[in-house]
Amino acid sequence: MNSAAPPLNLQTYSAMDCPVHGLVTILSGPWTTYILWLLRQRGPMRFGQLKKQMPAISAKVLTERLRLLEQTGILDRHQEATIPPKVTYSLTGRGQELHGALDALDALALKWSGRTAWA
Amino acid sequence: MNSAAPPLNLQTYSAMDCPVHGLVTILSGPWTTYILWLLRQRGPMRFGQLKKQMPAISAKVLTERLRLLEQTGILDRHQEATIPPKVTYSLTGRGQELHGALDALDALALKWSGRTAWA
DNA sequence: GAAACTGGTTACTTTAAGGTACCTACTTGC
DNA sequence: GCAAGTAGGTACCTTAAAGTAACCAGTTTC
Repeated sequence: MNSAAPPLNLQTYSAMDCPVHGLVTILSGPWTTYILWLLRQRGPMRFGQLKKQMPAISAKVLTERLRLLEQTGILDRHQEATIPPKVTYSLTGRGQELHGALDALDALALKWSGRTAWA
Repeated sequence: MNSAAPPLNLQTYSAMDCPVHGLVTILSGPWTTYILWLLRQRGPMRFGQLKKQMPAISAKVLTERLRLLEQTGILDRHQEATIPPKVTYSLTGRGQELHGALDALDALALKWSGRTAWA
């Protein structure tokens, strides 16, 4: 993070001089932290399983979120060579690392909201 | 963070069941981490000073970001009873706490981007 | 031959967010 | 009397993001 003004749109996050902004921007996409939470709680999940947990999201947006997380190395996408296709998403090592930092934010969020820690 | 699906728009972050999502969503607004970084580096700043550091942002959006950060208790807004008005923004205790967690994300972002830590 | 399955893709429409230009308040200086 | 100062507010326009509906591939089942 330096004094250069950060770029404004999501597509340039990888080129910007402020890596934390890029990472935060990735994480803030609607549903992203929820996807990460689900995969942490339940382990690897298929596209359809994720979709069922989030009926209010369109398949198009879910695909975009998953692709972004895959491209940034936070999720792993594994497709079996079957018809119909069978794709499983799981957290990478980076995804696991990320949870340490997210837990810190989560702890602050919970502390500030006056809630007890979630089980 | 529980299994309930998080709401989608920024305005409901305070009501959602996933506090970390709300916090991350707040932080991801364009320029937000930059504002926080500026205030941390330089101490309290006036609206016009902030604006000068970010010529590409409109006064309208800067105002919205600052208001949001004030409403969530991350920034303090102090207005002197003068004409013309003189408003100074500064980090609250929460804002200071937040930087611990942001530093963890920053460290991950830098590690992943293969960059040396910023001075 | 049609339906179902899965994980998408795509063109078009709708909605949300941001930008722009103008405006506000009151005091001071000229 | 007008301009300047500061920190905004607001209506309207533009742009970006999301939603929708139809579609795709190939195999299996009936």
